[in-house]
Amino acid sequence: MPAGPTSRPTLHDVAREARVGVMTVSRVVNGKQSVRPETAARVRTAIATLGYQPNDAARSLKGQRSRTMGLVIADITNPFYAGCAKAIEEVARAHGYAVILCDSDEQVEIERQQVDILVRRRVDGLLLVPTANGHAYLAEEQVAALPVIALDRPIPGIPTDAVVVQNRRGAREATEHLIGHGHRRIAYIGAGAGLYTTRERRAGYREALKAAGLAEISRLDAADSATAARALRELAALSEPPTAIFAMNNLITIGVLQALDHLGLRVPHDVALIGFDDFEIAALLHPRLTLVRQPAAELGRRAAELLFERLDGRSSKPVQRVVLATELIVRESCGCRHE
Amino acid sequence: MPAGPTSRPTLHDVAREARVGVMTVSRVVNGKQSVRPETAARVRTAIATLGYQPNDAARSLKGQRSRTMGLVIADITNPFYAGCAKAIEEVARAHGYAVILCDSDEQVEIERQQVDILVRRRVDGLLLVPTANGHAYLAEEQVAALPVIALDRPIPGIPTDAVVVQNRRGAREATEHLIGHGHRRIAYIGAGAGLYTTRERRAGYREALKAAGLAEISRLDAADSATAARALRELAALSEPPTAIFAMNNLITIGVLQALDHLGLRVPHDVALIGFDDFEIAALLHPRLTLVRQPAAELGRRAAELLFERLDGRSSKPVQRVVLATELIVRESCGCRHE
DNA sequence: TTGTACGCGTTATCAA
DNA sequence: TTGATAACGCGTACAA
Repeated sequence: MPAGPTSRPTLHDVAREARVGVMTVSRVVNGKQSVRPETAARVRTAIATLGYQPNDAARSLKGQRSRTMGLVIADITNPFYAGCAKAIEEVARAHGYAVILCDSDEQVEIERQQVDILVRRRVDGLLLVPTANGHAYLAEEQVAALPVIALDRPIPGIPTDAVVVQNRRGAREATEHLIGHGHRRIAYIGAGAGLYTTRERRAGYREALKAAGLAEISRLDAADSATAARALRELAALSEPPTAIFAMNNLITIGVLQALDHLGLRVPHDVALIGFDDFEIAALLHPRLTLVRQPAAELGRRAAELLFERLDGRSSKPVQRVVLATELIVRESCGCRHE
Repeated sequence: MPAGPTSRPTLHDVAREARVGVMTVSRVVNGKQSVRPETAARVRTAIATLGYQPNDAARSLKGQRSRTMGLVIADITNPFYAGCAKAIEEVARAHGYAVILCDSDEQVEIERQQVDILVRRRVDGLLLVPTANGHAYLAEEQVAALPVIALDRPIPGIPTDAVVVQNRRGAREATEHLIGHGHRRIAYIGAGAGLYTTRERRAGYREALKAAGLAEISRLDAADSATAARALRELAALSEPPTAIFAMNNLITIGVLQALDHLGLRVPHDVALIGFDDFEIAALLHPRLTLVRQPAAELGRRAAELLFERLDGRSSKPVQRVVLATELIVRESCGCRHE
């Protein structure tokens, strides 16, 4: 009776069973070099008999790659990041790689701890959704030797490959769409300048306003649905309340909807609304929500592929930034009649 | 200039730098055995100077644990599973463990491939949301004494620890609630008997009907929102259409809502609805959705803790099944007036 | 085509 | 308290 995972058959066991040398077994397992078919068959039988599985820890130790990548993500329960993660895992598996999942919960101390763990595991590369600040540790020499791809947001102060979406353009188009509906008082509800995505989206909103000669109405103190709801209530209480809202992400969109519901304000009749980041049920709400869609799977896929490019030796290229297009999904909450 | 992740400083490098033996460094790193404070300080300086990080692959090879667990999940983009994953990662990290994420996409061939990969990595244990069938291969791993905890569903034909929710009871309570509203024709929309959760939920639905002397109206051909929508349209076309719907999961709930919307049927006025599995925006829909909530984070947490119990040596215990309570979140779609 | 010997970075064992 | 040495399982380099 085996005592534990450690008591698995090794190359030697298989070799003894098949009455060959260990290298013959190794060659059969890896299929790189030629082995006499007859011998190979005997080896394969022995492998099946013993239930042999190669030990990747030993392979990795031998100086090979660990065939593992680290994924440090801000919040896996955010459907957007979950979509990224799924695509990443698929690409990784297709390359024979495993993905170690780390959820930083948007906290840089956790993120740092997780990167440490990943370095100790000798992951071949890192996919990182960086928190707002404190990434100096990434510049340290030992960590710096590790290929890092930033996901969704560039890493503040650290030049690495990055895959992001057109936050600014997406926000500008959404705002322009509201302007096209004749709105003159369009409010932005979101967080402050901490995050790249936040800054970019607000910048896009402002660009559109400026081009139309309109004044900015921003609430930058909304981080989740509850604070977004409060921000909306305060905006609604103004003497000249906004007639349209641009919500910075899906949490804020939800909070805004809740608050509008409580206030008895109807969308788009009383207030028009466009949010950033699509979610599955948005097409089911009344009214159907007009949203800026981000290509989550594509983002994950491209990031993983970029990492493999680096790993495959094309590492001398300068740092790349891949920018993926967003798409304005026009439904009803903007004031359009749809379908 | 380091050439890559392989050129990291080792224990020997630190030992040379600190002018001590490798074992002294090892002892300082692990802090288990006593080292003279003076020596320890010198070692720590050397570690900092060189930026040394232990190599977990080597540790794992030496027969220690790999401090890694595998998570094979059916679909990370399902918010329910994402909630599980987040909790699992937290518990794992608290124990110094890393989590390798595998998304089987509900396909047993992929699942099997992933388990293979995890075995090769010598993970210390496995958390698995098993697909419907074909788990004979796992019996082999059991022989090899790899601890496996089933998540959300037991593994067909393989006795392992499992953490599940009260599917049957949750479904029964939901159905009873609809009966309490006076409904006599209550339809079940879901998939067939492939999955444990499916079977249990339908069983609960049937228990409630039987106790009330009502006839079953089941559609077992709905696997996603599109097929659920079709099933609902067909039910609505009956001469005596159901007056209430129990939807087996959140995808089906969404499909049902879409179909009702298209048909111009209002909830709960024309048809009452209760779904299994809560989702964030359910409280925002019109009407607010009454749902059976599953404790996703708790499920993940308990599963991870169960695994650590096994790893900590309390492995002689018989197989456990942890059953967590569901909760009927009463809002409006059932016919109740809420708030 | 096949086998032998060594080293990867770490820890356990034993000796000093 | 410390250090030298032998594994752990595999792949590379060489020899047969």
